[in-house]
Amino acid sequence: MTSTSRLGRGATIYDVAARAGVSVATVSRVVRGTAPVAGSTQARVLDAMSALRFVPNRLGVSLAEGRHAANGIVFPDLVGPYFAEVLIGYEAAAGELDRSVIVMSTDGRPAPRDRVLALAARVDGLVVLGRTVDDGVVAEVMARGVPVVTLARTAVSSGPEQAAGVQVSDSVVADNHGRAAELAEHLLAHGVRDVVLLGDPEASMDVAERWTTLTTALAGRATVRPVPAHGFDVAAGVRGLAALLDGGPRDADPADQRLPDIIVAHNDEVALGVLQLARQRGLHVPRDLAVTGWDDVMAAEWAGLTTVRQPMRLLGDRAARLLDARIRGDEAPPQHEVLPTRIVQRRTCGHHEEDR
Amino acid sequence: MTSTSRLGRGATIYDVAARAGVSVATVSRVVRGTAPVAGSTQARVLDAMSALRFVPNRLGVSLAEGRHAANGIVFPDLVGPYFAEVLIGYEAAAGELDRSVIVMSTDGRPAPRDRVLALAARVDGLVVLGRTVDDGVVAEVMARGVPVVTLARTAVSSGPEQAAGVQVSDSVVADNHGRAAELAEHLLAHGVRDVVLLGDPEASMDVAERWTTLTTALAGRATVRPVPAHGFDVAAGVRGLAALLDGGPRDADPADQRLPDIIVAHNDEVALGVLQLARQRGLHVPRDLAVTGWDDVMAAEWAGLTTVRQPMRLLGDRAARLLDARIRGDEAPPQHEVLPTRIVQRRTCGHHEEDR
DNA sequence: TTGTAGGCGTTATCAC
DNA sequence: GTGATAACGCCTACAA
Repeated sequence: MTSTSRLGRGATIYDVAARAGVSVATVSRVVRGTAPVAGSTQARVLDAMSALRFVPNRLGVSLAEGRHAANGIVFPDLVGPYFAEVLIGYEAAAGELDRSVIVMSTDGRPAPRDRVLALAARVDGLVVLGRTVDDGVVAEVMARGVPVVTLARTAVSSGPEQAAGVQVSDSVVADNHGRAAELAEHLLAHGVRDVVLLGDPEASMDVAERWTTLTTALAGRATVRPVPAHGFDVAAGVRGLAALLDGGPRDADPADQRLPDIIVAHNDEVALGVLQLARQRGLHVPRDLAVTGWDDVMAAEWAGLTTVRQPMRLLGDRAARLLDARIRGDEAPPQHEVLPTRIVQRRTCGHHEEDR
Repeated sequence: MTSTSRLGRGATIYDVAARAGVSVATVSRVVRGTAPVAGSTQARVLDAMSALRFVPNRLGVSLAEGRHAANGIVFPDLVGPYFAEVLIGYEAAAGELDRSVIVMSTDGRPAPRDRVLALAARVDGLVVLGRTVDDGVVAEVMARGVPVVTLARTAVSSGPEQAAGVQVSDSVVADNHGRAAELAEHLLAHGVRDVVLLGDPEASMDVAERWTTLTTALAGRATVRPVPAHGFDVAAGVRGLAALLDGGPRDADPADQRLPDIIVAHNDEVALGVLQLARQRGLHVPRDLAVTGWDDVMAAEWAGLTTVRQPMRLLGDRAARLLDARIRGDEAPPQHEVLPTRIVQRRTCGHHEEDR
């Protein structure tokens, strides 16, 4: 074990200055191109820089500049294509805007609050996805002067409405209402009369929005039963259908156990789990049971799953750009973007005339 | 537009000290618990801290501590489940070790070299995946004293073998050789005699290793034709099979156009592309054409694709821990870990006796 | 065109 | 127990 207190072993601006026989100010000037430098001096400095393999230490630069040149993004978890795609869009835009991206997941970690606050202390701005931490934490981050963009989550205020200096976060969400309403009509057209909503609206604003709209849209035209699913993976879907087929708690209302016409799952993975178990149990989809998901992950195509596609990369991209504007001092009123979504019709929602 | 030069609007340790009527040294002591402080003083300081919502600025802390408390990870691109899973494992381990994670993709960006070097200037260590940048850049990072772990990539030396003070990176890779050899035997057992390797060994050490082993293992027992595929997505697979079916360049050897017994694709997405086009062209898999992939992504199960599973999260986890050890001064000889993989047999590689 | 020096926020070593 | 104060690496008025 050695322990050096120096950051790395890299050369500092002083080393370069000494070697080139100039002052650190001059070195800084040629590095940043911030003021004219005589040709010959510049050459000497450049020589010294490459000889010493000098690269400015970001800590020094940031401290002096008063900015981290880094953004954070906090995920509830990182599992599944959804988050990966959002991250791709975010990282690409941030890179273009010359900012590093620090990712963090709160999934199953102790003290998410402290972690998020610590992250906020090392970035110029933060994107918060879904239900990662509660509003209080987000408000605290904002109160510290760190701009926040919420993604797939309702905007957050840094304090009570009426107080002065209250900030409201920007937000970027996918259109849940529009697609849920459209999906409701589509299902009704399929003759569906008994609908199970399998998901966890508590865990996700997206899901809550979809369930609300679906329930409203189907009201009076179909029975709607919300069935809780815990988790967003395939296993959660398997458990969900199993509970429905094998009965829930001992004293469950028998009506709750009958097989619905359709299971609307809160995402594709859960829907795939339903399909998996349905197949094992010999249920034919969509004849015996129709199924839909949400997200349009790659496996959905292979499973013939009807679902809703969200512009995942664009969500990340927009969040990065809104954040960048705030960091640069934009004081426009809070932006709330709703990105378009669309239904991808496949086989699991029922028979279509034009089926190939 | 406003422009504040201060980092955020947060209170500094001086503000807290002033308010509590103590010195910054004392505040630092209570924040870090690094030396005894009288109960009453401590209380005053804590009061001041919470009144001011004080959180130490990471930049100041890092500069003084001489460490960034952050690790970097550089991906060639972020597309697909493989990288997402690796990132999950990496972030989880890094979080546990109390380090932030800065992600970067070099995909299609200008000046990847500069970006990687800039990243290296803001982290304590770096994980480099696959073919993100060439060895020279990696060597340069190491020469700056920033430890590197290569992932899915051969270890890199910071300089010529014989030179003094040369560092060699640690590396973590999945077992390609073992599984490629096993796959070869499995395919031969299926009676395969004409094999196409569809992929881009230039673009990935993993692919190169697999192709080498497969070629060797099949030598004399089957014909092996490497066919170039550019890209790692479904579209690349479609293009690959199309080229094979419709003929390559005008003057191609007719032998190169005949349909092989099997297409071994360099990853699942490419294999899925092959399956997609095969289905469209009315080819039955595996009767007319067998197919295998690599990675075992979620869609592979639904497509019935035979493939090889890698412990993706573990790859990330191990890389994070090896890196942490180096950062903490571990001077053991370079570690080169090979993580186990396994074949997942499904329907596309041919008929199995025990098919359900 | 170039150099000097103070500041960015925190830690830790000395004295007291 | 506490308080000055010198780092840490860099930037940028202000002078020269």
